[in-house]
Amino acid sequence: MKLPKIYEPGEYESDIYALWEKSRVFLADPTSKKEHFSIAMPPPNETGTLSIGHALFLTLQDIMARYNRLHGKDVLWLPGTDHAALAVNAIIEKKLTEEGTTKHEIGREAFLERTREFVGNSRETMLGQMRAMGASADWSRLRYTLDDTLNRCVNETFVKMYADGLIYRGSRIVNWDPNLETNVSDDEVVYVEEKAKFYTFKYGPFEIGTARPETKFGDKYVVMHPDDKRYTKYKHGDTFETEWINGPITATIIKDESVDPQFGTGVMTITPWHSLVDFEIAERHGLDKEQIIDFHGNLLPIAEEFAGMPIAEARDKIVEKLAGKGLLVKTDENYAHNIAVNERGKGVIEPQIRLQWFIDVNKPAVEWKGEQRSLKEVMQLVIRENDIDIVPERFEKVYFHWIDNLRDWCISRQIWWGHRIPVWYRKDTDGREETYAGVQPPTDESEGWHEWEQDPDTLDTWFSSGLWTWSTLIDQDLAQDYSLTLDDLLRKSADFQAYHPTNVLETGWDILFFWVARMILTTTYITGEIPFKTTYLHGMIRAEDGKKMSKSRPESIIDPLTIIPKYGTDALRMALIMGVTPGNDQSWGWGKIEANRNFCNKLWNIARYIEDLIGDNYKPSKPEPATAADHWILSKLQHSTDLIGEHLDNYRFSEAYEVLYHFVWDDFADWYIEASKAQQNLPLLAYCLEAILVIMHPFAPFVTETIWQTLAWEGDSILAVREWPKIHSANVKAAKMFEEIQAIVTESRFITTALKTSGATLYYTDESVLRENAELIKRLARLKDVTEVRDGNGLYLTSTSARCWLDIDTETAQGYLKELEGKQEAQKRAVEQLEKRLANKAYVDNAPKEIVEQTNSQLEEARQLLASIQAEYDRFAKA
RNA sequence: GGGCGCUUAGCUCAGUUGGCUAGAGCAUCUCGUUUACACCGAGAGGGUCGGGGGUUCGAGUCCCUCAGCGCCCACCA
Repeated sequence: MKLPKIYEPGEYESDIYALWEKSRVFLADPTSKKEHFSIAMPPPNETGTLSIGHALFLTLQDIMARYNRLHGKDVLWLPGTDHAALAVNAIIEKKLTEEGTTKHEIGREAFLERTREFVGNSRETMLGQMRAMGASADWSRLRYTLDDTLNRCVNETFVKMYADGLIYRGSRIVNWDPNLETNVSDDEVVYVEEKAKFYTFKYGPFEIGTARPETKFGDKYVVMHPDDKRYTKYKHGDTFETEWINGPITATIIKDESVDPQFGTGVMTITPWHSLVDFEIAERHGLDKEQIIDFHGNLLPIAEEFAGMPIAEARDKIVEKLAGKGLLVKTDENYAHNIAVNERGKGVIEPQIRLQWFIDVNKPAVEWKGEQRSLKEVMQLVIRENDIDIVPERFEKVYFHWIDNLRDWCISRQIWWGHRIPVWYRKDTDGREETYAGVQPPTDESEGWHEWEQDPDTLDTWFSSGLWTWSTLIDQDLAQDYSLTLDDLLRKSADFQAYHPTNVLETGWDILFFWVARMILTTTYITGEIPFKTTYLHGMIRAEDGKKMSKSRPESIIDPLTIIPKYGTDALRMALIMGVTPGNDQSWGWGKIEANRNFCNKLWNIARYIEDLIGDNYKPSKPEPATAADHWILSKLQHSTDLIGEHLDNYRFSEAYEVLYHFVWDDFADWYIEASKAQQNLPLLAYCLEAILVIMHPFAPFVTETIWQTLAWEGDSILAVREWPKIHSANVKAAKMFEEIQAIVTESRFITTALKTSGATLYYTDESVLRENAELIKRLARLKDVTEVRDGNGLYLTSTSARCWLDIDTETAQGYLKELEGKQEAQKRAVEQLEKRLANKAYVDNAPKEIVEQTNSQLEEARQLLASIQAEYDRFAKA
């Protein structure tokens, strides 16, 4: 079959993917005797379409999956999608608003129905896109964070933690988002700097500052540092009467060390219901807490005339009122402070006290390596003791810093989309309440009790994502059998036994806390195992100008789906890993994608050339290296193959790619194929091509498989499951000889280009390198002839020890004098440098022997070279 | 306030434990229709590795310090 001149990826990619799926080569087999290798794919949020960031993680994980598959391992790359509770919920609510309705109007069931429809559509789109990226995932094992098995795992985990006292319910201050009407975890809060007015009010004998006068109605505690000299006359617990917003109040003095005497007047009033810091002060001293703002962001009846008003409206009016009473001291118009917003939907966070579910991270109720530990301790231990490696290592510090400051994790959310908390309540006729936490709903009905009602809240989406590595490996049929315990399920699930712990978790550093840490937390607790041995963190992809891609600048967003049809998936994949290191962000560059489209086309034409020579129905045979070039390319191929493997084993994707690129393009195409036009070895050309297709396959699966299928040397075999090549060793001396040839060719090209001459003849005397390779050198260097003479004249080649001359007349050669002079200068410097180094006794004494020896031989070579350059220069200078 | 990262060619970035004359892609310049490929080939130019100091026989690489940029965490009423 003939290959066309230009590789058009769009014509092959979907057929090739279909072929892989049909051939079932991505399916894992837990009963296989082969070594297992597993990766749990980070499930993308079902919010629409894949982004360039998804393309990056799919590429990195696919490289690992394919590379290990080519090494004969049984690979499981388990794909999935995430219900993304808060993100999806926000999208649906926005749509409802646009339609002029609300979730309350349509009700919980209708809301969930809508949401299911939306995520169903998103999922289908996204799965298609993941295939388009070439992801070699096992689609038969596709999982979803909201499917039945996962729901059971969520409930099992919750109930076990509840029984162990690790989950508790309590009234705590939480980050309340009045827009989405839910609380969010500390990690989901982002801070936005804003200019605001900062007011100073008279408060009894004190002056207090605030940017939020609307919270001040209930303020009846005035707090200062116990050591603040200005206020020694006031004692803790003293009270005083003062005029305040809605009339006279009694205030109490509280001394607390959390107050910064340097800030403002060093005195503040507190609003424990709406501030974490104030809440903690109130807790320490047993003070009253009162709610001022309701859950929709409006003032409560305590505000009297302001009751029912939204914050923004009330603020100015309250200030006006206080000013009218003469209590406003001053207003700073340019006060810069950070306001907390929900990163999903950007609602302004209003701290509120609410009854919520929490995970206790400090209770030593977890058995780990035979000791009782807290969740926090286990999370620290697995990294400290290297059970899990983080790549790059520096993120270990970031991780520890986060863990050290970890507070109890609030896991309940007031949104409807998600895993519902598996807790039920009922009351008896006297109003007593009973609580039941269970994997399944309670069934008993007792006399005198009302019916059980399930907690209306859902769980933080990361609670279920945290179970990802092991819950996805549980047998789905077994999971329906509630007579089995969770331990039974794990023990009886073949996938769990074969693939857990997983080998690598590959994800972005931005979800190190959200996800990586949470997986460690729940997995160690439930399974007693780590979730993965290594976690590789990639960086973010920024726009071409180095700034974040942002919806507010649509032109900054690079959409993989517009790139693939134009440049091909392989080009996109290689562009995404080229020159990129773990944990570092990269800027998008069109140059990279073009370079890699060209690279794919280069490979295509290499294959085309070889196929033209070989014809159809070629059967690979054992290659016999004959020429210097043959030995050289074999040794290069061997070296490159080893190096690529070594880099990939160590997660150095970019370096592996670079070795591949230069081997294929520079060594194989530019040198070996060109050389083969003079001295042809068809079996070896074919052998190299086959090896190249395999080692390039993890990076560029489509073009390599397309070529392999077109060549069809091995019938209908699939490249994706071939064996990583073990290259025959080559004769080192012969390979070295080719390097000598390269030196002669390169210098000849340099001289003829510099002198703008063509058709020169190369003379040599009694040199086997030249005699045996005359035709080759003639061709590569574009010479008229290469002939043996008794004594040559013309331009003597200086970069080789072989004695040869370019037949260039003296007049033309004069033009080369300047070049020679420069060469001579440079070479002199090189010699001097080496001499200096060897004259240094300390160097000779202290440096390793090999290094010194190496320097010696370098010096010898450099001197020889200098001598011949000098001789040549002198000869010309005289002429 | 605490921490992390970056600063290497015009641009975007590599450079594993310190050791050949510091590399790549893109861009630039010159030449080129030769049995694949102009999405190509041959050749060239371009860097005091952010500044300063130190350790070492030897520093882009290790240590200190300063400067600029980016990010994370905490958050002050």
